[in-house]
Amino acid sequence: MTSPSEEIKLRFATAIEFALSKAYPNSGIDKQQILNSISTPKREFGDISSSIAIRLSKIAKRSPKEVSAAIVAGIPKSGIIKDINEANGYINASFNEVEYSKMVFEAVNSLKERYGSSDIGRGEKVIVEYPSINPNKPCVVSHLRNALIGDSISNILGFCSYEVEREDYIDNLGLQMAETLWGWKNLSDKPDKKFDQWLGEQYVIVNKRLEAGGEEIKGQVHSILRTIENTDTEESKELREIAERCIKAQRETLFRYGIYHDVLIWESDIVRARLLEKALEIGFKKGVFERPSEGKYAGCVVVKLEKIAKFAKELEGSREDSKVIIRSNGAATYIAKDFAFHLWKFGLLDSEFYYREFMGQPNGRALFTTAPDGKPMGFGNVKKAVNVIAVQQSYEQRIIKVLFSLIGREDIADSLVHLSYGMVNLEGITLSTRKGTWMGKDRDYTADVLLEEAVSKALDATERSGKLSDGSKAGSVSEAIGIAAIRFEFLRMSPKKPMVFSWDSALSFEGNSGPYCLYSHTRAGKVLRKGGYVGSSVGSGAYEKVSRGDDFELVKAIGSAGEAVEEAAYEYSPGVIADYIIRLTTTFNRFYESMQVLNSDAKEFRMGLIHAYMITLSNMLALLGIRTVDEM
RNA sequence: GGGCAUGUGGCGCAAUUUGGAUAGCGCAUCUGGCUUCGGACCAGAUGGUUGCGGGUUCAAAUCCCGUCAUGCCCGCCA
Repeated sequence: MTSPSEEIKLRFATAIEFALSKAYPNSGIDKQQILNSISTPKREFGDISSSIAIRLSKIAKRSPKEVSAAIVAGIPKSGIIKDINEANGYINASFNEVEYSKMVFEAVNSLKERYGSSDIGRGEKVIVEYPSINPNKPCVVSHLRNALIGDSISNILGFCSYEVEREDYIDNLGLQMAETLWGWKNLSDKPDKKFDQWLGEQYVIVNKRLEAGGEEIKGQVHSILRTIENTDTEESKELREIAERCIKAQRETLFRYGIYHDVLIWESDIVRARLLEKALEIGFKKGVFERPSEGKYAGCVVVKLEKIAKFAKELEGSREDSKVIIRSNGAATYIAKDFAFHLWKFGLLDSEFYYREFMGQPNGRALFTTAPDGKPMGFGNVKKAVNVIAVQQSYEQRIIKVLFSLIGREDIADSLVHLSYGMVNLEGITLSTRKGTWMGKDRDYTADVLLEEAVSKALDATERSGKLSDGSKAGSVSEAIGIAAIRFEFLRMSPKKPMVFSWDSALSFEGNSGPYCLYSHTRAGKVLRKGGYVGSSVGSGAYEKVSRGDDFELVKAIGSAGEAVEEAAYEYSPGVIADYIIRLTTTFNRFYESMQVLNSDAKEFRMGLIHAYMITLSNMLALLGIRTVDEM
């Protein structure tokens, strides 16, 4: 069903279309153009507005004022839209506040925790990949940005009727892991803290050794690299154990933030499942890949960039003329593996992974993992894939898309979304897990430390306010507030924006912040409790008590939740939800200040309004992964 | 050499996809507001040639051309 704001927008557009077709039969303006012309005007102009007459004025060779007046005159007076008038060429109208309030309340009360949801996904299966942290380090703030975006966009797509599969890609091969294994074998330190933290510190030590001219070490690392590429060696088994231990430590952190997955896919299992051979077969059959017998790329498998350039102008002007898929020594490049993996995601390979349960999750759902000794399950085979990957990898992600176009699957290329997010840096320096800049002077830039800081600040604030009826709840309440602060801060801005991490803004509890939203929710709840609010139905007479003040502004804000959700899904941007939440919350706070509820003859209506507000707010916060609290 | 992203009051962001009325919000600064449902709040004020220069248009932060700055990418690394 359509949301209240979309419903009324549609009715407004239909009314205009009707009047327009009579006054200007040959205008050539269609319904979509009318819908695009509709916006929410400043309060004094009404509740809804269209600028279509201004656009039409040129075609009609009349002034905008004349055109809009003619359209207004032709709109039949009826129902939920009233007071239609002309101003400066705009067509402005007001809602019948009683009727619209009824429409909004009924939508909220019938849908409850589904209020604001949408059916645009039509049950299609989508796989979302995030955050793919290498299994040799802790989750630092840049990984956290990835993880939160991925988690939130999964929530949003799920709320839009997509069937979402949350997948995490584990890169347990490659140079980084070889270096980690070298450290494990050669450094004398033993794990004495959270394992991912410890392993990350070891990795930094190894890199310092290498940088200090460790030619001998470099040789040893490369020989390790060769042995782990073969997935059946002792080394690769040992490394997998280390990696699993690290992943489990990382999960502790992610779970605390409320970030969950359905399946882990290990790079070593991609190799084992021989996806690559089948991907190459497809590539050669479609004439996409070539194997030059001479020249610079002799012995490699390549794709000519001139082919790619046909689909992606931005890849022109490269310094090379080919992209290597398989190296001359037979080893696959990252692009090869990723292409093969994506063929699997879209169900184009008949190869199957084997899975087993990896661990339980606090949300009650098991986390599965690919594993050599597992059994087949139904992961993958999706209609759409969203990859939350840093902007630095745009070039490679673009090539993967183009490879799909080259094998004649433009449809898949269109369904493969690189949700790129900007770098997270520290003031003045880049955040590097290799160089160890994530280890700060007085505190590390890890997700663990950040959460500790946020929770302890929340605990201070909670104790100062002294509002908790039961002091033993301080811990869980502070946890929720801390998570809200961090999640809101990381999600409120567009993913593309580069972000400079600062403790001050990450721990902001005022203004545009998570705690501000939670605070608003607790105040609302308190009013209902004091007022003895029980049911969710509002007597039809009570709607007559709605005024033209901040109460109706709140009704309108609640009514447009669904629009925000669809826009967020369409743009892959949780920030749209954060923006909406701020608008909703601010509107409520104004209502709360300006209108009494319990000592008012409009008590029934206003309590119903607050109830609808709380449902809407908590639904929207849930999309950002923020849960509400009763007191704080 | 080529490509991509970003550029909006002192600071952090929104609005750019689909051009519309006075460019919104927060922080900071200044002024008010709790004997009344929770002050992590609200009201008001100060602060903007939307990087710069052209163009299109009745109308440009938004579209087009040029240009500057910052960051990232263009590897038989991942």
